[in-house]
Parts: sequence; structure tokens; C-alpha cells
Amino acid sequence: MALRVATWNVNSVSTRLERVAAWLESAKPDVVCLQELKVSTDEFPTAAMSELGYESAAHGRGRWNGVAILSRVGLADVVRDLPGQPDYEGVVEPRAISATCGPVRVCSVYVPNGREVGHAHYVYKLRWLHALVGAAAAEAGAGLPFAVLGDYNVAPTDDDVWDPALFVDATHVTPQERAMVEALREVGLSEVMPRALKHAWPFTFWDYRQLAFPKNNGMRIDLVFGNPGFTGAVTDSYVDRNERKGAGASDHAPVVVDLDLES
DNA sequence: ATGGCCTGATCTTCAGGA
Repeated sequence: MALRVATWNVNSVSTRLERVAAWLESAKPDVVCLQELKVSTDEFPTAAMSELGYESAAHGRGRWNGVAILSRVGLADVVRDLPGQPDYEGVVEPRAISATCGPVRVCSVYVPNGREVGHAHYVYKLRWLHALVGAAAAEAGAGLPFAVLGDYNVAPTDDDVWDPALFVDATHVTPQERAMVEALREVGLSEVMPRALKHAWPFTFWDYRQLAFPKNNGMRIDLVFGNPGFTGAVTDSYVDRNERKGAGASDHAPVVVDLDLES
């Protein structure tokens, strides 16, 4: 069966609801991982998603963070948080949710930003990524096609930032962060590399400031890592940069993955 | 065509984003 899976950091699901709804209707994904909901679980627009044909499972706690999974091919075995997920200042933040959607299992993640190298939030980010590697290791061999999709807040290579010279000693590019992403490969996952709809490289994020989008000053930090059952079924993948255009856009664009699965 | 920040709460000012 053909299956379209996507991930999108929407930067407030409330503010973005009209655009998300329009995109669901035009792109017609079967499974969508959302990040940065910025609402609590009970404020998630479950009814609106249902009207669009999607079951949803959300995990949010108000102003910051928040993740969800939408599916129109079934939604079962929902797990919130990661095993061993670290807290920040005493709070285990809503940054991960997993579910089985028809033939695939997906994990929607919003990795901590890190703020500055050496900051407590940066240490937290590395610990969080370590927990993600552990969770991915457990899921990768569980049998189903499986993928971790979301805002990793890490640019895997220097090609994934518009100007590496501007990122010296910055978060998102440090060897420590990149090593944690590489560790996903060591536990049996590999990356689904999307194509760009325009320009040479498939950036997924462009800052709101300083005309970053029209100048294509972007970063590729929204990533998809899957086990062989998932990546082996991929027929296409692209970043839908059109969603970064116009009024009321998120600063991230959706990443779309098309699969052709046996069942 | 894109467009010189945006979002939500502590709410007219700020933290956080990356």
C-alpha cells in the first residue's frame, strides 16, 4: 500500500490551524508528526482534525513544546515520552510521542534547542538525544517499519546550514550533537534524505528574521531516521518549502516521505 | 513571489526560538 508520512514543526497549532488544515487537504498525508504545538493536550484541536479525517494523539503542556501524531490509517499503542527521558529543571517536557499507524510505527520528536554550548539546556539536549537513541534501538528491531520524525535541532553536516562560518561554536552543529545523531545509525536506523523543491539543498527551517527565507538562509534540522523496513519502502521524499511562504507561515516547512509497503 | 520576527503569557514587555 502507498503511505504518505510527514513531519512538521508548526510553531503553535492554534495559530497555524488554518494552514495546517489546508495543507492536510492538499498534500493528503496519511500520517503526520507535529511539533511545537504550544497547547496543552486538552487544548489540541482534536475535533478539527477529526473533521479533516484524522485521528490524533497529542502530548502538550501549554506554552512551550508539545508533540502530536495525526493518522487516517489507524492510531494505536500511543506512548508519551521516551524511556529514561531526562527532565529540565524538574520537568519532563512533552517532546516525544509514539504510535502505530496502520503498517508503520512512528515517533514524533521535538529535541531541545540547547540555547548555547555549555548551557544547562545544551547538556540537557545531549542527554535527551541519548535517551532518543536508546528508545530508537528498542523500536528499530521490534518488527514494524519504524521511523523517528521531527525537529532534531541538529544540522547533521555543514551542508545543512546556509553558512557554516556563522555557526562556529554554535549549537546545532557541534561534534557532540552530530555524534548523537550518528548514533542512531549505529542502532540500525538510516536517514531518509529529502529532495528540495527549489535551490540546491533541502533546508527545512528559515528564521523569521532578516529575510532568511527569500535569501534561502536556511537549516536542515527536521529529519527522518528509519529502520530498514521503513527506509526500504521509501519511493520519494521532499521538503514542501511552499508552506514556508506567505502570511502566517511556520518557520519550518513540512518534510514528506512516500512509502510503498507490502501490507 | 517569497519579504526587514513570531508566539503566548508573566500581557504594552519578555523569554525562547535556532
